Amino acid sequence: MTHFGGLVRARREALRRGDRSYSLRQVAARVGIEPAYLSKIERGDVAPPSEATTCRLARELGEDPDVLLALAGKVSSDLKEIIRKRPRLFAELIRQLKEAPDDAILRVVREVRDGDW
Amino acid sequence: MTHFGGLVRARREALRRGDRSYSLRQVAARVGIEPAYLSKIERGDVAPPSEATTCRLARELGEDPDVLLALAGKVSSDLKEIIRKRPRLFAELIRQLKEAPDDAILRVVREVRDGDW
DNA sequence: TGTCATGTGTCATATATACTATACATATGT
DNA sequence: ACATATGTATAGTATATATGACACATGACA
Repeated sequence: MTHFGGLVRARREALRRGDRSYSLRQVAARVGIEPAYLSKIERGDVAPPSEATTCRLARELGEDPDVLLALAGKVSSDLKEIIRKRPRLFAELIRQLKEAPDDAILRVVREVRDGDW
Repeated sequence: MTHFGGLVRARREALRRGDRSYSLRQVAARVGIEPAYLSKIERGDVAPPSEATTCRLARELGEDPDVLLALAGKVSSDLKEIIRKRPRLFAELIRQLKEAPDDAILRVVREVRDGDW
């Protein structure tokens, strides 16, 4: 399992090959954090940043925020909000799907998307 | 919307009508926290307790932990864990179901339960 | 009427979270 | 060779989170 910082560094260096502006310092500046902090994040020297910072970072790097948040050990607060509003229902559904294979879940997603209620 | 402490107090006092051992002090002792702390929790004088404490409290009061956690503004960490393992899939599913009526979600739950994969 | 239990007010604190600021050594481009 | 940019080491800090300890007033009960 790749750690958070590893992915960030890999993505940043990949982008940098085509664009000089993806140096640690410049990315840090655009994301709104100190370079020293980003450096530590990329090397796993500190815990992954807050949800807000993680999302700005994902955006900057063209990564999926949910994936980056997951690597940070977090779940997007908008998802949490949805669950919190109907805890029993969502808790049961999610636990039900714990062992389900990807394609089974995808089937459900599509079904729900196309379903008319 | 009832607040966390309100529900806890209501539940505790309800139980207490049939069982003297549901005093604030005794419940606190069984749950493993200080009475003063439980008092403040019930009156909303402090933020709801940690996930672990909330779950022990739910257990003691015969409440659904997911519901109590939701009132505490949290989502059970085992649910988060499930989502974190397949963030894209679950994120899409949950957002898809945001506006779905309860019975539509229930239908999905049943379908998944009975589904064979 | 004294003892014990009840709920609560006040103060204190440990730990985690989420960073900033400064300074420095090395590398790069001109 | 020199100015500038790069990544990093070290130290510090603000805020939130999650409680504990102790004292006190009131009420029940025997």
